[in-house]
Amino acid sequence: MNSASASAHPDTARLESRRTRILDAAEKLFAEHGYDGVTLRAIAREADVDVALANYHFGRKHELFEATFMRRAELLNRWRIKALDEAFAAAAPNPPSVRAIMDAYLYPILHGPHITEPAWRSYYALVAYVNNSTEWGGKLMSRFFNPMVDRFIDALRKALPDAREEALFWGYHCLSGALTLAFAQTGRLDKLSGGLCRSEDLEEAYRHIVVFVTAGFEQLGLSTE
Amino acid sequence: MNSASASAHPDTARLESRRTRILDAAEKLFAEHGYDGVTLRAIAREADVDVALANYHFGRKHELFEATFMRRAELLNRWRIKALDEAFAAAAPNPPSVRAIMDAYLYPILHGPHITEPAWRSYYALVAYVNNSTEWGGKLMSRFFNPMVDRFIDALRKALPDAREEALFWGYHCLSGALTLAFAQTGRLDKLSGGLCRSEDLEEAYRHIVVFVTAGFEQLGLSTE
DNA sequence: GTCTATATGTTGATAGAC
DNA sequence: GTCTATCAACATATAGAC
Repeated sequence: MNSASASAHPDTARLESRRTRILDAAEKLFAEHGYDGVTLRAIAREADVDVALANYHFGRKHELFEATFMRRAELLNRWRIKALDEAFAAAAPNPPSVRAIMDAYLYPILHGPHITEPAWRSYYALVAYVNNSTEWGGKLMSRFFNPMVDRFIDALRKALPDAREEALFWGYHCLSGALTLAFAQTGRLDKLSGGLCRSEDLEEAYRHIVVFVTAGFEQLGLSTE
Repeated sequence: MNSASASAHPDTARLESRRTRILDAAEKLFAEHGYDGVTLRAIAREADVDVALANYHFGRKHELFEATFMRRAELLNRWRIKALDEAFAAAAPNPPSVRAIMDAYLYPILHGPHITEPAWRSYYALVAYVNNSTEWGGKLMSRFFNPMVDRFIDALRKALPDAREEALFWGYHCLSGALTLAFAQTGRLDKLSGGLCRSEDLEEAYRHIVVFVTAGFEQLGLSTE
């Protein structure tokens, strides 16, 4: 037999295949056009399944949207928490440096084989859309990412003992804004720089953002008033 | 007479009033729900005018969207260019400091009586939506803001003579991301900080962002490789 | 699990009266 | 400039056959 996974559980395999194809299509289209810019028909067409299937597997449209957003969020959280744990282990008994914390936050997601995959690029653009959306930002970002971010804020609190509490949160705000704008890959930087910079180059984004935000946090951490 | 402007040109005044009300309504609704999340009917209802009027005054839906985006963009550009010119005058014959350039970019738009007006808050949320949108970001932001940004990049080039060109553009990317996420006012920071920070507090956003991005640019400006 | 068929409402755009 | 009336296309959601 050629396909072991398909032959072992043919029905389950076909189910997963369709479900996954709907998620993949939703991810791509929601990232490109936002929640209201995409119809269930367009998703079904892109996934090459029937229109009614999206409803069967995911329920209402907004539930499909949240399922799409959630799918890779959990993976991102695992990558980052693992990197943060490693940074703590490497620096013990001291807390990790601001740079090490920023690396743990940025490197796992802006580096590696996944960043060239169109599906991941779509997902990142989706996160950019959600983070800056008045409708979704406060709700979805908080629900799926805040527990992970709490861990990073706590690490920064240890690395910057003189920092005011507000400074840590506003620093995170700057970090989040810079990162998610990179996720959006709008091509604006290409135009602004006359082709010198490419906003799709996430590795290059990493190299500059990590320097920028490390310096930003360290400066915020100095001010005790 | 009570209203000189209305009585002088009653027809013109009424025209302007309707046109403006359509723009105001479009601004509010596009900011809240994005381009595809708003119908012309909803805009007409909000503006208390007939549905056909939006088409008469602005043509197609996307032209109304662009008109909404453009209206205040020109004002923002004027404020910032004026502040940048003043920074150059104050520092002459030296170039202004990075901090002075960041102040010229941020202070005029995050400070002043306009930031408490709901209309301006809507407009800022609209800019956040556009900047992070794959569909609109590269086009609209570039068209309306890049000429102004070119002036700021040039000022930074003088303030940071050792900086690599790419660093200046990626630094601007970080600045733009941090600022427009503040524009979005999603309330996420409120949740993350347990109520300590309020993402609608643009003055407070200014105080932290200006410190953060000044340090970021100065650090990026040091690296010659 | 999958698809056909359909209910029920909304969309952007405009032609033509005033 | 403004409004009434209308069009053809499309939306989400689901009931029920297979």
